[in-house]
Amino acid sequence: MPELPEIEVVKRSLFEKINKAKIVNVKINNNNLRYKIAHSFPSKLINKKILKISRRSKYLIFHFRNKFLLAHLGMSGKFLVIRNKDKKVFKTSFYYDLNILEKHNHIYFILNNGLTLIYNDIRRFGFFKIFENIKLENIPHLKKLGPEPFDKLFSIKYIQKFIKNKKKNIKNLLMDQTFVSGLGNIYVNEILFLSKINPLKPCDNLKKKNMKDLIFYIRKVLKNAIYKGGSSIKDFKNVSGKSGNFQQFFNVYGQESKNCSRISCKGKIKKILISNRSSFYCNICQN
DNA sequence: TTCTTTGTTCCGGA
DNA sequence: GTCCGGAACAAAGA
Repeated sequence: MPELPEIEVVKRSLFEKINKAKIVNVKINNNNLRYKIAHSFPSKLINKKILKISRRSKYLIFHFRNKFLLAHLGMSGKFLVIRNKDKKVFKTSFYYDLNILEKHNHIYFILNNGLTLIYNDIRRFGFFKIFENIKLENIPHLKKLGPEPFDKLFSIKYIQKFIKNKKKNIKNLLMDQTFVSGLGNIYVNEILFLSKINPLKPCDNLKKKNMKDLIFYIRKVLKNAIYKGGSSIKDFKNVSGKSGNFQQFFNVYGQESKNCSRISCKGKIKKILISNRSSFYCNICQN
């Protein structure tokens, strides 16, 4: 769920609350995330000041002197910021309403500004990794990523070159983080709808017009989602615990058997599986 | 009980 | 060696 816009919203939210704060303690409740959290994890962060928080694709990067903390939210990771003194906050209806359970709080970062950053993750597909004495661009996870969608490098020429000798369908191409980074299943469905491209279309069949549309709508959809405060499905929250509301604006995702939202189109939204992921498209305007 | 779900990585087959 | 797609990872709601 957390795709590029959600991570961007989280980044901005975290920046406001905890940038320049110093970590005074790290408490690990459950080290069994996607990658096991090493015993040395807290000691590497305690007494370190957060100099900057940035995003690359779906990754968040906390910058410290001589080191980076790389964070990925997986499918269901969330950051929450609470006041240090609010110990019983998870027993309040406020948090029940948000569907956040204290038992899924895996890491607490206690800060020197009176706030605590909590990492909560139901499915534990998220991960944290510390990289020391390395350039940001040499972090392996980031190195293999394709261009950011908003980057000038993501161009028609780039697409033409990338898809040479490729056979995969356009849906899987857009999901491929080495092609363009930051898209996930939800936005890819929306982007293909707006571009009027069938998700199963082989990518070596793309016309120049298709590529132009894709670049345009990728940027438009992502920008719009960031503007709306992070879309996403039911369990996305920004760090204030406020739910994004972009989900109301989906044209195809989760809209199976509804009428196509294009006024001039008499099509219906179909659902199929592509590489075991749900894919939604209009049977007429995405023929 | 079974199926589905947002992402990434690993592995086998072509 | 490259490309591609399925499986696995975990938990919860329908």
